[in-house]
Amino acid sequence: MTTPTPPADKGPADKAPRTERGRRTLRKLLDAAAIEFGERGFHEASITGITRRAGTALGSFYTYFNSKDEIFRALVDDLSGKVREAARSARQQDLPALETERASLTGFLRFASEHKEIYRIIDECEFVDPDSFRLHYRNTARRIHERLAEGIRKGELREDLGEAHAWAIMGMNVFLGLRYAVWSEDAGAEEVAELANSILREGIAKR
Amino acid sequence: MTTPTPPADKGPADKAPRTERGRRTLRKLLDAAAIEFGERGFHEASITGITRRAGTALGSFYTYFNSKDEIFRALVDDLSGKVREAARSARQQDLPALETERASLTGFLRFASEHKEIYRIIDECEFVDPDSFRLHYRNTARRIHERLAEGIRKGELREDLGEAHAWAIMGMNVFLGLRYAVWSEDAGAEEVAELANSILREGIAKR
Amino acid sequence: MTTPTPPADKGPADKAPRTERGRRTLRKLLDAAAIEFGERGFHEASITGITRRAGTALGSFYTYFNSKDEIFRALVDDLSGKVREAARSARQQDLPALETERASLTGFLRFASEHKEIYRIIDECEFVDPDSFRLHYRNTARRIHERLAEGIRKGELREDLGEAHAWAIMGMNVFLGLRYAVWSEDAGAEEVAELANSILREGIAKR
Amino acid sequence: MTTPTPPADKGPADKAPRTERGRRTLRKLLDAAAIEFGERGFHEASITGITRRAGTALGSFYTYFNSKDEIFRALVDDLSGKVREAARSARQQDLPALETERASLTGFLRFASEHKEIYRIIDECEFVDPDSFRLHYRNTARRIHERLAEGIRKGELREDLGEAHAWAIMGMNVFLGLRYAVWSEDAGAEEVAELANSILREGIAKR
DNA sequence: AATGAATGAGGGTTCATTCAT
DNA sequence: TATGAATGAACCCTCATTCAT
Repeated sequence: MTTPTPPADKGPADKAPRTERGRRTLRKLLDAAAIEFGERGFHEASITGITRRAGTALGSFYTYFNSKDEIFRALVDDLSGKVREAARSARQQDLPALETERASLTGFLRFASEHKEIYRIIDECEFVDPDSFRLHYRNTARRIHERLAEGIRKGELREDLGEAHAWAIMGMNVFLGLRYAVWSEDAGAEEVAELANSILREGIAKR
Repeated sequence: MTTPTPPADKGPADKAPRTERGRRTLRKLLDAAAIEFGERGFHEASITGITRRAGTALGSFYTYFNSKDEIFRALVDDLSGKVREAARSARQQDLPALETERASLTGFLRFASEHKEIYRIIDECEFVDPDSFRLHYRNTARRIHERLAEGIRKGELREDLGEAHAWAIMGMNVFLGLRYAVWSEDAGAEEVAELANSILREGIAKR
Repeated sequence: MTTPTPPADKGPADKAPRTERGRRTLRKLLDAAAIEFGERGFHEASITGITRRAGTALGSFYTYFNSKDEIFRALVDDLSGKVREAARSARQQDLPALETERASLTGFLRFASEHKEIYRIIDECEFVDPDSFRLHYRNTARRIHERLAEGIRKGELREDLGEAHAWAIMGMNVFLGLRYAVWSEDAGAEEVAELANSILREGIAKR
Repeated sequence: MTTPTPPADKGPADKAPRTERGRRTLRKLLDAAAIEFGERGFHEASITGITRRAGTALGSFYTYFNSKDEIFRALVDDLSGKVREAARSARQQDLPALETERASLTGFLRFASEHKEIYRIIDECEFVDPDSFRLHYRNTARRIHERLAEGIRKGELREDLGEAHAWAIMGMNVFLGLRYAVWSEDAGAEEVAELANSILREGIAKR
């Protein structure tokens, strides 16, 4: 997660850096791009803005990326992977199914608090590279779905849960993250996660 | 909802049409803009594209709108209102709280199936006019929150439900709409709504 | 020959001017382009240079042409037609075959004297649009070939003349034009044409 | 003709290679440049393309040449000399004047068949280094002119032949080479040369 | 009101050349 | 000598907006 994501190795020009200095420059560009795209959005962002933030010359950008689109896609990949990692590393082995969901959401909320740009970047992906956009959410839903299936196998969850329930849970998580991690200063990750977890445990009806 | 939404009356120039002919041109422009923005997104869309679809001259656009942003905002207003209407008109008076939620979601899913462009337009709003974007979701969450409060008052819902639960429900609804109304051909609005409703009724744990 | 050559009417955007003012601007751009390309060559020429010479705004260029390539091709077409016209209009009906060649060359040399840019533009065409380049010379050779065939039919020329002889004659004409019409100030079109004609009449051997 | 053509020794930096290894690199660069310029033309060609073909690092280029122009000029020099050599070596001592011309053309056609890039490179020279371009053709015409003068001295050619006749002959040769050596696969050098020679012997009129 | 030509700021991209290692 | 990263000027093209008719 800390190694720079290089552009795809295939293609006419291999832009992978060959020296340590090159690796540093590539990393500076990716970090600067995350800020630039996050603050201004894809279309308002400019290569000039990226290189200015990175402290490199304009031309250096094209030493490592072939186009504005390419670095954007690289960034989405990067972030998509980081989100997955954040949720995964917050979980522990052999937790009950519902606790696994709670831990995943907590991890995600914490990550979103520290990477508020992620929403803007992934959302704008819908317009820049729709395939990556769909892929990101399909993969996220798939992972939730797999966890639900595991919970069913262990006899902890309703047996009729399917892909759609995974999408519903993902939607809850994403919007809670938007509202309480990105649009709010105070994190309160645990409280928000508990609240969502209570819905999953018992619904919203009075008992 | 079928009368053309005129631009705000304030500002340097009042652009409200004064003749019947003018009203027709304004309506043509708004309809064309919905298609253009829906298909290409805000930044890829062009004024030329709008006027070409509307069958008017480029210059005529500025007879009715002061800028590309302005017509976009007018459109978001229009659609935001239509979404609210779609959910509201699907409900009936004096339904139990959980049935009210089910009906709202069904109405929303049906609307989204027929207006697939709505996601693109409202999502892109985040980049074009963030205030409208936040306003749209805050208002939607507020309406859900009000319904939850009513359910609590009637003794049907858990008493600890608050704004955050409203956001969680909205997230579920939005993502189910994206996945099953916009990205799928078959509607199945009732089935999807029932599935979401079952989570609200009893959660996902095995009983 | 005096009406502006509009870009091809087909294609996504029809750029033909619809008003008289537009027609004047298109003509100004074509004339300016002939000078700019003639003086600087295709690659050194800039759209900015063309519009500056034409006295229009940069953007106006793209009102009438889709690209630098397109106006270049339009210009080559224009010039190719003008060359043909210059040679044709210098001839008269029912001249003996050799006199027809002499008159064609005279007309060509006079034209080249007044349009010295033509060599640079057509030569550079080899690199910008090779197809047009070949077409220009193939067509020119074909016309010479047809005249030779006519001379044979009239019993005035050797019966073994073919396409290759047409290319040889074209080569003579082109290089004499380069040397004595473009690289020299004094025209002397008749003298040069007579000298070339003497080769065609009797060869270069002593009799 | 096989020793690398070093850049002019004058100038700020003397770039002549000092080691055997350096000499090999210089030769690789020149050969690569001939291919790159021939295939892509001067402006489309890139230093990167040259060094990639040569298998050297980009920076090594500037160890041997000061600029893109310089290597291009070196190449034109090289090719101009090769053309001269090809025509000269095809001739023999004490041939009749007309046979000398025939042999020169045959040699040139054969050379052009094997070095089709020569036309592109020399033609583009008009735009890159007009002086070299003019020099090349002036020198070629001068050599033909000298041969004509020798033919006159020997009493074999018309006494009024001058520089212009040399240009006419050069034009024939160049265009026949373009059409039948570069644009055709089959050489047929002798046939083409005979056909041109027949024009020089007797013209094109019927006898 | 309608038309469509005119305007020009702005940004992505290329690539010859320089430089540090 | 060789390497390849760094530099930045230059240029094509887009398109929202203005303007003259």
